[in-house]
Amino acid sequence: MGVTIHDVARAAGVSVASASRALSGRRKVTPDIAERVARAAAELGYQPNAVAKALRDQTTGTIGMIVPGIGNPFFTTIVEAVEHQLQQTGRDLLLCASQYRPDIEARRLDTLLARRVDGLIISPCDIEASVPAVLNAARRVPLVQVDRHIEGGGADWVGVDDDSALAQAVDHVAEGGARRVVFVGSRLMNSSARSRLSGFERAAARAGVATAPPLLGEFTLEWGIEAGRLLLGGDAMPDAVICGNDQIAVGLVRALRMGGVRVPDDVSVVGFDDVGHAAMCDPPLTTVRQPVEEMAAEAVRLLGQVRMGAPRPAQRVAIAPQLVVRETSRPVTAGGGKEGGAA
Amino acid sequence: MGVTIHDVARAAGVSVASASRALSGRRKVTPDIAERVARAAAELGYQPNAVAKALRDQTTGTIGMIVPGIGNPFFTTIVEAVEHQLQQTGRDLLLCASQYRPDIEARRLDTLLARRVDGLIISPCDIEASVPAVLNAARRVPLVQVDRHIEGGGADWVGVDDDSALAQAVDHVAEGGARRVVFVGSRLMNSSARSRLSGFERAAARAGVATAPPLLGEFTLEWGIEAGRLLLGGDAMPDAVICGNDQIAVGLVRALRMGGVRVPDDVSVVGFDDVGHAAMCDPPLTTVRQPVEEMAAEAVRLLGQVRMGAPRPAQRVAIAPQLVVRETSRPVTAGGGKEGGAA
DNA sequence: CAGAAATTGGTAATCGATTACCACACTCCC
DNA sequence: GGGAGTGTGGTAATCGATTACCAATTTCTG
Repeated sequence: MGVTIHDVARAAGVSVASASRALSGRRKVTPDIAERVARAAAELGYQPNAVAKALRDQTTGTIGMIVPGIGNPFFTTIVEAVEHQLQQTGRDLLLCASQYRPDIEARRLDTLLARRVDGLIISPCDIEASVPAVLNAARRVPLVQVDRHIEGGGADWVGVDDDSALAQAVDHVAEGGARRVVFVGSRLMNSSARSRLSGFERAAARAGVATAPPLLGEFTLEWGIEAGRLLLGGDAMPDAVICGNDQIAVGLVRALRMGGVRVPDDVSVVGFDDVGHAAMCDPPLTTVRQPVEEMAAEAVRLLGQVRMGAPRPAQRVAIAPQLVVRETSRPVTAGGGKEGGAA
Repeated sequence: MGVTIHDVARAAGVSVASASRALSGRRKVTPDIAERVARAAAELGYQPNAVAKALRDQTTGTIGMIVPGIGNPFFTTIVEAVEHQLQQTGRDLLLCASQYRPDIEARRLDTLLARRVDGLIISPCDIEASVPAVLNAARRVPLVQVDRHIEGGGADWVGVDDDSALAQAVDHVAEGGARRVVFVGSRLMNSSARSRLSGFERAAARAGVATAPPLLGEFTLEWGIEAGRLLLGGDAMPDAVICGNDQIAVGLVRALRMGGVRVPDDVSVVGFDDVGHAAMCDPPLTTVRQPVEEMAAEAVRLLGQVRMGAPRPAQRVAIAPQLVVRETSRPVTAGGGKEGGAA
């Protein structure tokens, strides 16, 4: 292990400068030298040392990414999309999972900074506890938040327009005849949980549908099942349930059905994210699609715009999502046993 | 950006050697110097440059990992487990996805080698096409294959004992009364597809159950659904179906049920992997659990054992899995409408 | 108290690739 | 033929942290 450019230069009978120039093509060399260097490199199996190059160039060609967990299909989709975007410009991804813990997240940020990544893409796990570490990192290197973000808007962010998303979801079930709608989401420790709930409340008020207190747990299938049981045990079943993500929705549908409630005939259910699974679960899920590929492209683009040392207001890019109507919500035209039309 | 150890040394009024020694503690310095250096480093917000350290030490503290795709929950589980293991020794993971394409896989291997990772963990996407790139990489750096592997056994491997796994699955359905069992897996382009099918055939022969030609497609939910339709359209429904992974099994169960076939009353279905989802799908899935955490630990351990330049026979570690009986297979005791007991 | 031994600080080399700068050779034109 | 201009090769500095080696000082011993 360890063929260096010196070895190549010696084998080709030229100086390291010529070898480097021949290989990179950044300055002209005589055809004779070019060929001897190329042959020597091939014969020795020379592979440039990216570590040395990074030290000299003060740029590593790597972007660090931190997400709460790669067990969550939404985050794996985002990670794939970002990786795909970076490949286009020949950069690599150094991926970390914070496991939903701010302390681990802070440690990972530190090691990524020590490794001198050229930029950071992060979905901070906690809207409050993640603030100092994220702000500190943003001072040292271009940083873009995706999906989740910290409070206060101190760093760039790309995500979905939750207000638009929830408005579409609420209007859709209202048009299907729902008069009483409940929101099932996550406890308010991250920005998505908060903005989706407030988006729901605004949309419900505007659409004139009645709401019940929201059910807040976690972004998991288990919580969806649990929430379904709570609904079954309550006194009045709502006409529709809007969920904070698809996993909750899938669990909820399963629990309701097992409790004898028909979906969508008795209750409409709408998810959020449109993870790959959503289209293929038992009744295909009506849900709000996150434009993941666009979000990733926008995040990478923003990363390239940041110039350290040039103060610039934090950018916030909210991309409008699209409702995907499948089979867990009642169609708009049919009254379906209740009076049709919305307020 | 860019406080170096020179800055710290100057601020503390000592030489860079003393600063380095004070910070690393690898040689004693007088308490006075130790304290001045510590204070200077803290005040300047000094963070050692891992790139420079890597160049000097000839070790990066990073392990590269390549899996076919992180959309597959089994691979994300493995990735998480490996990351967890590496954290214990303070190393980081450079993660890549080959997207099931040998050409992309080879490119990723190259860039990881250029970045001078200290080791590689890979699940090669193709049993044949991946051979040259994997073997070449194994010559330059410690390399361990996980789950999938290339043919010929030229590199270390850690995985599950497919023979034992399939024997447990076949014996289980046979004891539930199945006489005719069919295998639904993936086309034979990777090692898992091959060894699971051959494990199935050996187990079926030994248990004395009849088989039909296997149905081979992909390791996806979609193929599971498709295979279920094929089974519904065929002339004789088997008593049991053993699947190559959980996604196939989930799709299959759904298709069979939609076709009016009861699971497990009419047909037992067994999955493979025990991904998180398996326990929570509609009828919780009977499946073979891959000991992911042990596999990851073993892979990391093997990585540490390899000494480059010291030829050593390739290691192969097959860990025995465990059958997890849930509700898609008929219980052993009940005959369930057919004659009980196995051959 | 002289001399050996131990401790600790500093200077400079090292890792590998890139490139500023210099030097040399060659061409062109008056 | 000599001076300007152009093209190309080589030497050595650079990036930042570590450490071999040397030098200086202190401590210990007989």
